[in-house]
Amino acid sequence: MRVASIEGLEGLTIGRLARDLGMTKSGVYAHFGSKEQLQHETIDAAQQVMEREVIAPALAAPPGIDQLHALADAFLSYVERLVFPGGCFFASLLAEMDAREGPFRAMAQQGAREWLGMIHTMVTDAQQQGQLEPTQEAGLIAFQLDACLEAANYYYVLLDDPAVIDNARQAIRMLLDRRGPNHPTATATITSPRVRSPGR
Amino acid sequence: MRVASIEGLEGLTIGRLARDLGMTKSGVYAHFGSKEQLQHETIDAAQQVMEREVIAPALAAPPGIDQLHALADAFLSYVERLVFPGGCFFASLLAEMDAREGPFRAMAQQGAREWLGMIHTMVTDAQQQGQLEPTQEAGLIAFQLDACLEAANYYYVLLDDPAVIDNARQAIRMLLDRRGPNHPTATATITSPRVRSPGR
DNA sequence: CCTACCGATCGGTAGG
DNA sequence: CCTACCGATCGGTAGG
Repeated sequence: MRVASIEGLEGLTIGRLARDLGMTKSGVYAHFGSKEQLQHETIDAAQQVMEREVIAPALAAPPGIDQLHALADAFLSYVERLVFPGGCFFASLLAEMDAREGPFRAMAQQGAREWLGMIHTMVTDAQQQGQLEPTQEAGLIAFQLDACLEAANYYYVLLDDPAVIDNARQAIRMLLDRRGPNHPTATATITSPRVRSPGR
Repeated sequence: MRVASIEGLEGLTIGRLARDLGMTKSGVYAHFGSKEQLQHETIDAAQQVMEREVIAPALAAPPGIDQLHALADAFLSYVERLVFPGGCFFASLLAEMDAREGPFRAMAQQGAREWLGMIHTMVTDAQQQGQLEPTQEAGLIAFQLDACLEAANYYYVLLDDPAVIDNARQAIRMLLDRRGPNHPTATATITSPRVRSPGR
């Protein structure tokens, strides 16, 4: 996972892995049976990491605006802590595979659709609870939120500058501050047990 | 350029280029002297394409909000027309090189800083002309604009879905509609010779 | 721009 | 998990 997040999934070779592990190529090979299987299992393992580091913390928050904040916080923390040394594994996979053909492009497509779909659901939840502007299309809000997260990931890794993460945090706070009638900071509310500090 | 935008700059091999061109490896090699030189010249050529397709059309518009709209339109058109079959060459380069070491990472860093700096300048121009909310930090607005453009590029290529471009267009229109006192659609204005249609 | 070659590395196989 | 190997491809060189 670490090698692939830096060098790309194609740069993850059996020989390199063997050298890093102090094994022979054949020894590593025997565990996977093919390079494609190695790549496949690497993606599966990375998915588990991302679910543990990003998805689970988000779903631990109550549905609605809190969940969106929790998702953004968890993702940006996961990027900032360099859980993968090349930044978000799936952002790297997306960029590597977006214009190629084959099974990994299809997996990247499915991952992207699930990710965007999850954000979309959280946005509609927040809108239905009156915590987020209901007049705006949920897909557009989801696009904007995700765009900030993706940009933060790529530029943080490239520039090694924490200000990038701050920019994303601020931009997302602004997006989520376009509040509906029941926003936690707009009125004291019963539906949202946890009230966050208002920020800017 | 086309190969590198799809397979990555590292996937641009002399042998593959020779095959595509019907030449021998040595024949291609003689033109560049090293793989690194081939990669370097490929980046230079791609920079010229991007300046012709994106930068020049933006700078042709008058400084201020029009220039920001022109930049976003030119970039999204350049992505949508697949000027490079793998999407924006420098977005691909950034994602490939962001976590590696070496000269290409440094080039990607410089390219990113110049790109963000250009958008930043356009934002402050628009703010000084009263066309854009002056209370917001220009760097934050530039980050949001760029985030929409980058996300549009990656997801358009991955998902092959024109709705992605529409989302970016709408999101950018919203960002640029946070107008100052002199916004073209807010008041008839003398400073901006070209008045755009208001859109949504 | 070519032929002819180099050592290194690639994914993969045979056989243990 | 190993030794010993395969054909293909890598960047690069010698010499023309």
